[in-house]
Amino acid sequence: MFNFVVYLNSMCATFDFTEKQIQILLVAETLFADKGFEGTSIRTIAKEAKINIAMVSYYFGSKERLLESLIFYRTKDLKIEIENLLVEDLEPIAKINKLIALYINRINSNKGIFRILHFEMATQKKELNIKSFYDLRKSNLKSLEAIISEGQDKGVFRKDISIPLLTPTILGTFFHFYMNKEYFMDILQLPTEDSYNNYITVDLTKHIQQTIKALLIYES
Amino acid sequence: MFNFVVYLNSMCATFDFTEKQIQILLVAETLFADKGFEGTSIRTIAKEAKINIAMVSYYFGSKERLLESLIFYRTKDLKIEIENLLVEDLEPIAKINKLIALYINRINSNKGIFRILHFEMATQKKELNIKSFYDLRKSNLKSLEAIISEGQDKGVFRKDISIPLLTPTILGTFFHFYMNKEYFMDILQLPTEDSYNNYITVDLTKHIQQTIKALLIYES
DNA sequence: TGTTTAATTAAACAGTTGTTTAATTTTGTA
DNA sequence: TACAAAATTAAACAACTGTTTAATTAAACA
Repeated sequence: MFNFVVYLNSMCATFDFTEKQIQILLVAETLFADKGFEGTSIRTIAKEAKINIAMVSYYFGSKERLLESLIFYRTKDLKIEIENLLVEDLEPIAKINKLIALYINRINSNKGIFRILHFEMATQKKELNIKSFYDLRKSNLKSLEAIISEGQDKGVFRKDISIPLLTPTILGTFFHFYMNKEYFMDILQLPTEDSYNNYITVDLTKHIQQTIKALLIYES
Repeated sequence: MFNFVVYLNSMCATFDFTEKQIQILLVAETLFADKGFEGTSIRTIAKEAKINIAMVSYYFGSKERLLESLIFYRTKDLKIEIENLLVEDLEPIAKINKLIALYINRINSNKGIFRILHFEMATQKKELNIKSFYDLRKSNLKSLEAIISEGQDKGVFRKDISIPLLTPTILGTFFHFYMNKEYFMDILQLPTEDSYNNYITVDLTKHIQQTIKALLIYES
């Protein structure tokens, strides 16, 4: 049994998960997103996934490593998606807009894992092996830098832009909106789930695009 | 004992907390901020505050109500601070800038509670009696609306601004930066705690002010 | 087919959790 | 000083936590 766990851990960077493992990951994802990592027990996961409680330890080694696996599983193909955008033949501002839309759409259709990341990153869990996620962020930052440089070379964007601060503005705005769902549904009078989601993909996306555009080309 | 708990709950909106209660609240604040609500046990709080574990239930009734009390204790005087800003004799853009600086400074010097709010609001805890906080936000939004309207009347600001989306941009940017401390200390090469805090009060504040300004006056 | 490996199970483990209890000490008041 | 109220304590409560165990069933392979 112990050997199997080691195998899983060393190989998960290259190999995929089995159907059974994915089933557990998906259940864990929604529960972690709803109740938080600490707030979700292995027994609840097991009951929801209709498996024995021992199976979680058996497949992933521990609860912490289950979370690691989940993060890896959900973020492994985001890097490629961003990099594909770079080579497209678009104006810099159009590229930025597409990047923003891609981010929001991506996060919005994977609400669970990003909520978890947002949460559990903040609580000190230094043992967490989320290097893959850390690398992903650096890579995404590099992609963003490339687009901005292109725009600066073409004379469209300002020269004095703090690129690392663009991500907090893009993602932060989205997350704050998303984390305070109830409040904004009330304030903006969005009675249904659908109207709320629609507001995100249309109005909020537009707002963020407009914000970044203003920041990139407006001369003070 | 039970009567005392009832008294506390019904009066906490008007009366202050005792020294002993505040001592417990302060300990709980740092622990909740560090390890999260679920991740912090009453025993840990008691040990840190050098009191008996029974005292938490004795003073606050339950762990949940301890959190409620903490949120109330920390947010009760923020409303006044914002409203004072409104009556100051400043240009609209200067008022906005001051509001942003006030927000960031306020949150930054009360890191704990805002981190907790950010966290625990998102996890479904509908039982939580945080109406006072909810009202605070609505009141703050009204203050922001007043400043924007003034600027619009003076012809300085655009007319087509989604005011409710300004808060996500201001607070979201800050929080995203603040919640990913380690990452940004690495990326921006801020080796010490001091340099990181200095970056927040100077550069990040300026970035957010610049963002909002661009959004308010830039014509696309 | 028999044998080895993997998957699954119920039960137990050793802690921890929030809360309550009854007894005791401290404090305030008459 | 005597008495009542409040504060504090250690201990117990029952429920829950993540993880491990040994036994059993299912699958893979020769």
